[in-house]
Amino acid sequence: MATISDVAARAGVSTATVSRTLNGKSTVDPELAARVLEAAEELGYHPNGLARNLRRQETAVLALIISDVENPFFTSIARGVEDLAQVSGYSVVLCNSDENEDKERRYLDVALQERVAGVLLSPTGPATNVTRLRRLGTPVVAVDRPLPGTDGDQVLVDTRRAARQAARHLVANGYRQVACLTGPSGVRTADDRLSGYFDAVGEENAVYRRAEYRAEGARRAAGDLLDQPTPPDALLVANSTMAIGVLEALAERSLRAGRDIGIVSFDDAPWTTLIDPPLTVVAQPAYEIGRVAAQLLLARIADSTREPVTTTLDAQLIDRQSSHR
Amino acid sequence: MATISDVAARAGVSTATVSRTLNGKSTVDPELAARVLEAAEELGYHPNGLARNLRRQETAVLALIISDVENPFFTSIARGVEDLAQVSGYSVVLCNSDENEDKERRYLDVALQERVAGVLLSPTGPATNVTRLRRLGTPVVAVDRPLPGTDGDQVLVDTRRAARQAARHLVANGYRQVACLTGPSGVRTADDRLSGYFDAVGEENAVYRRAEYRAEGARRAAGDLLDQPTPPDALLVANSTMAIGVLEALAERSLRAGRDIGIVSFDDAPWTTLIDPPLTVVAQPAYEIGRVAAQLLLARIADSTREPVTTTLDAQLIDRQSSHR
DNA sequence: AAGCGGACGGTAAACGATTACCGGCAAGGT
DNA sequence: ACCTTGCCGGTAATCGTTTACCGTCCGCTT
Repeated sequence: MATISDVAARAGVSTATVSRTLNGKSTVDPELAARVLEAAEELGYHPNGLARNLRRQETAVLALIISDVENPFFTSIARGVEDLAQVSGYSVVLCNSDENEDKERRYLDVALQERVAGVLLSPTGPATNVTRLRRLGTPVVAVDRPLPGTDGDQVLVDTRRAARQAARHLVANGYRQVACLTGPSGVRTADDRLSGYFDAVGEENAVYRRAEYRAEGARRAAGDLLDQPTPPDALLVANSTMAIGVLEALAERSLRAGRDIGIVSFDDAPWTTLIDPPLTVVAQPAYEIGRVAAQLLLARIADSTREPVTTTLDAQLIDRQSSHR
Repeated sequence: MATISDVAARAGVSTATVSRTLNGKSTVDPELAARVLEAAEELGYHPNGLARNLRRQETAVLALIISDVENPFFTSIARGVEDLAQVSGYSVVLCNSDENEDKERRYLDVALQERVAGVLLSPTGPATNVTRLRRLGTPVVAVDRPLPGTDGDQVLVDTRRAARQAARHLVANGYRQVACLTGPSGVRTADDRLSGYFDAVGEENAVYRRAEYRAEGARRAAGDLLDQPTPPDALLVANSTMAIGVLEALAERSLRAGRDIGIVSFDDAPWTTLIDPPLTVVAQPAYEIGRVAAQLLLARIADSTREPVTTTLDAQLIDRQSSHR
């Protein structure tokens, strides 16, 4: 592979001139510049980003570490981040922590070692540790879930309020026993949604199960709930991948959403209007979360001294049929 | 941030000894090693990956460039790649080309400049160009779609055969006028699926539309087809995001899948069993594609002289209700 | 004509690791 | 006792850039 000195030699100039020509920082004689460009072209020269970054002490790459690439909520965030980063000349690499602390730590290490310009992180749990990154000066912004014990930038959703509202909606529609299906303990969104549910029904009346934020676990947990002697007549489900499991559990028991059992789920996945009855959901502004988070990150990269900002966005209940008898 | 010389100074040894201790290539005096480890610990030392990679001329990072993060087919591939790469100590960064040549080129440039160890690519179209990457010696394996005009490693699905089989399935089930909804011209999978459809119905009887591999375009295209004076009575749909649009178009017209219009779609998305009637699909082994592709890539990284391999996997028709009257 | 300033391009020093090479020392063989 | 061998650890080169610094040259002013 051609290096900058090869280009310099071929063009009969110094490496400094090549660098200056290619980066356009300083003006160079048009004639020399032309020779450089031609030489670079002929040799198929492409700067070595490693060397460049090493020297410049920076990379135009943002890392986005999410906990589930198969969850449309997170991929929407990814789109938002990407669209915004793109226009500022940053590339985004997506890392899938799979809701797994080890994987998450590994990707944080990669981010650290590769000296990315910034990290957007949806922490898997309370053990998530970004102090090493912080110490190096790499900005980190928390997305969707707060970062335990730090006061950095973050973009969150008022998910507790949304859960409360959703549970009340079910109660208002005449369901007597609203149960809740939420994610693992320690995952902040899961805990918050459960709290919101408690707010609405009162902790003493609460019936709930926890499961992985996945279809399979939710299917079993919902089944367990439905097979109780006095099963709930409505379910608040904490995300759309879980909702898939819940709907499977209903189908297995020939129960119909709405009439037999009221359902509200978080996350407005693309398929929610296709099922019968259409699913009432709490739509989170995922794309917007991504955009705002990227904005915050870029702002902090530009000025590391600014005050940390917490942006809380609102979720919106979209009332369809699965929450009506 | 602490560098290797800081550690060396603190431990009272040379940088070479620090490096040797930390990388374990060569044996060092246990006493020195202990001092090094302690110093590294105290300083919170983390090697600078940029410098390391620059020197070693390699990175333990694979790039996976896909055309749509919001398509479950691609995210399943991503999981497959990741699970395999993980055990060999590689990290995977996901890049979303968004079915857009410019973005794709940009990410290929990033991969080139960052000197990733290898690239997995699902080419957006015939213009995709990886010669620069190849010239540098970076292995590239094509995923899902072949790379125009090269003979590298690739992992494909016999999608033409699958489309043919799916179209014949509809015909066999008594549908008279099977139409096809496929992706943009130039996208190999879209073209192949159309060819398979031609194989089944004969080119002279073919009725088809092309649209973006997205819900919205598919909704319009399906609407257009359904509003013809003599509309088709069955539809072969080229992927699951398009299927969403198609099902929306049906709902708008109060048409019922199966009875009113037979539907078979590519890709077994998680929600396909939840709708009524459940969707007959052509299931592609996405996770497996990812695993195999990662295997091929790692094998080539280890030995660049091996013969290029093309692996073709089979898709499977899963017969549910949407293809029966 | 001398002095001065500005523009431009080359030299070489970083960036932070890995590693080839070499010198010193200890142990073992003759 | 001397030579050989081998192990270890330090010195310094190296990876491919960017950029501080400096010298040169040209043109303008007085």
